[in-house]
Amino acid sequence: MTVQSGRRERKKAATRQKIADTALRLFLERGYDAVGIRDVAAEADVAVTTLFSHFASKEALVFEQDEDFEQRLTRAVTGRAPHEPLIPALRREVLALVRHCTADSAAPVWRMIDTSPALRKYEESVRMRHADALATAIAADPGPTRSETAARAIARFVIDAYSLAREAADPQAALDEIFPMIEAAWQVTSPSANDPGPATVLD
Amino acid sequence: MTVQSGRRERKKAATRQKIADTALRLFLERGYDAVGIRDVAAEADVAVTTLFSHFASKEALVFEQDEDFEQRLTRAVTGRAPHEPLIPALRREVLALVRHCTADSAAPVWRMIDTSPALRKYEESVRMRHADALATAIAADPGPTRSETAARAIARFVIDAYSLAREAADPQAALDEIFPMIEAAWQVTSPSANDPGPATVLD
DNA sequence: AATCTAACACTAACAGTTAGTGTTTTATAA
DNA sequence: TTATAAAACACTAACTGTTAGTGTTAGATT
Repeated sequence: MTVQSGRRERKKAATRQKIADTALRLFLERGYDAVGIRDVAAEADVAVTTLFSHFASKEALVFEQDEDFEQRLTRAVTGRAPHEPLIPALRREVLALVRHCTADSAAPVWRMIDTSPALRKYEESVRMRHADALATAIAADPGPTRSETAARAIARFVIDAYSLAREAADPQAALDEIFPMIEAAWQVTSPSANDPGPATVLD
Repeated sequence: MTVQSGRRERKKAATRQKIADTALRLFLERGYDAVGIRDVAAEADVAVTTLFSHFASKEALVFEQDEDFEQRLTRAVTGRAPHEPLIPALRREVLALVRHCTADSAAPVWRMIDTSPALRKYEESVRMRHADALATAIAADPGPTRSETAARAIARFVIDAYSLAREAADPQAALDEIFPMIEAAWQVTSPSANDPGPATVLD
């Protein structure tokens, strides 16, 4: 099994992209519920089974790039500058992600998501996956070690911040309010939390 | 339209309960995925459409009492003793709820939920509803007023605590770790948070 | 050139869910 | 009591997302 020489992979990626593009276009034109899987498959000129070999579900057609999202989050932790504090790094990345979602170009898609119960539900499960991945990254972070429970809790809080900010009228203001809360929660898990001296802000 | 004199309501509740009991029994006997809606309806001796007039979905059959859950949470806020601090009251209730879920009698049901993707996903959306209800209760709480954003964030954190504790090997220990984090996050939203003096613990 | 594999296609079906329609039961008004 | 309205229930038939089973084709490997 050597490396694939490309054409096959390119064709596969092209088919996948064509399906995703077609789906999104139809969903935005006629509404998510009004478009059936068979419509998407026909318009993309593939069989229904082919569609499902590229996407696990109808909802997954809309969240095509959620792996990017997850990678950006975990890399904000694992790839940050040495000794850079964790929470501010996450804050920066979450802000960037929220800006990305609330940009004008993405607005119609998110309006569609917010008005479809099926899509909202699906997004919640996607967020859970992201929270788990983030928790793993945080737990593996060097420096003063916190418990796994603390890591998982902070990861959820960060995902909550993203979710609340995305829905807020003023995302930046929401983050400005929530992230100090997260910072305080994080400080309290510090190994030196029992130290009566001034709180350390080193991470 | 006067008050219903009972018989009709009792019959309706009985039908609903019979459906729920039958469903849970079959699910536990044969596995959630192996039991179809038509099986449940037949065994409960009702029509499929009747089943769906009592429950919105197959998953809802399993989360029959989720409104109780929501009420207990919101009442832990709205019905607590005057001047009782918010977070400890929530901690007590969450601990009771987690104990309830992890009790031996409920264990098989939760094992079923944890192993079925469809049920896990559904539970996530139920938790979101609970978080929203809790946020409303917190926002309406008298005393030092916090912003709506802060209320929503704390509500999510509390639901996260419940969820993480329920899955943890030692639920009590998990709550002992997470609730101080929530308390710290809550303190930071206090109107006197900018006060350089000692932190108030009054609510 | 021979061959192996992965992507794709097609049919048919299954499972959850709903629309449409009609029947029975219950509560209340006359 | 009887008449009437409303709610619960039943039945059929369909729609929609999803999958199993089975080939077929195009690309990669030898």
